[in-house]
Amino acid sequence: MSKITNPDYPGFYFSATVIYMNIKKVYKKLYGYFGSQGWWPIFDIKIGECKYNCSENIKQNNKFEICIGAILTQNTAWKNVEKALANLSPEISPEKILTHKKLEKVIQPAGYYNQKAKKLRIFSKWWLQNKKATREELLGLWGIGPETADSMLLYAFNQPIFVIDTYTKRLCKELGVEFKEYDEYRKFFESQLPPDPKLFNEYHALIVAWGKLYTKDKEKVVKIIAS
DNA sequence: TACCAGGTCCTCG
DNA sequence: CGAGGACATGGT
Repeated sequence: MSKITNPDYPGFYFSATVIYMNIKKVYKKLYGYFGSQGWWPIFDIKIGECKYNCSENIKQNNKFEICIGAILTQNTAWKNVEKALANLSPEISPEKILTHKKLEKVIQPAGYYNQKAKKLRIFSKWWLQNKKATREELLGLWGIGPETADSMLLYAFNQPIFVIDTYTKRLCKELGVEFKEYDEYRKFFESQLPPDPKLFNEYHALIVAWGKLYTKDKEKVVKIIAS
């Protein structure tokens, strides 16, 4: 595929398709098809599963849980994360994680439970030190890579950081845009959108919705983003 | 039965 | 660096 430049976006290379279809239009198409996704889901003890469309207040009060969820969902279906969160509830706190006698056992449904238990302990210890949540700080912790760090920054700390995952790269590929580095993808989106956490929140969630459909019906997902 | 899921780390050349 | 493998459960 031939790559061409767009003077509006110096440093980026686009296929001919993307020139006529910027990333805001893609957002509108995804939103039009899937609608609001209501992220981040917060575990609700009353119903025993995660609830979407939570108020900003509830999300504010559950920042730690959001971060824990971001770790638990690494290469793992959210349904399995919910089981782990249910086992951790009703109290999901750094103190509980650090003193839990059977952490590996209760998070087992989320997979990679040995590694993830270690990640949760390291993150909890860091949390209790009351450090400022910056990208550099988070990336410095063992077990937190770029996507997990960015998920925390966006969904827990409300910062305008665009989250890149495998689905996002797949979407880009469909649009004819490919980069090598994670940060190149991130800047590609951030450079074309206003730095609005709510927009980034919805966009990433919509890309996940699109990505989930991709494996089931590739023909359909291509049509959704086509002009 | 294989393959995939809201990745990350480690090792080896 | 960069490719390749390990980590692990549950759904389709």
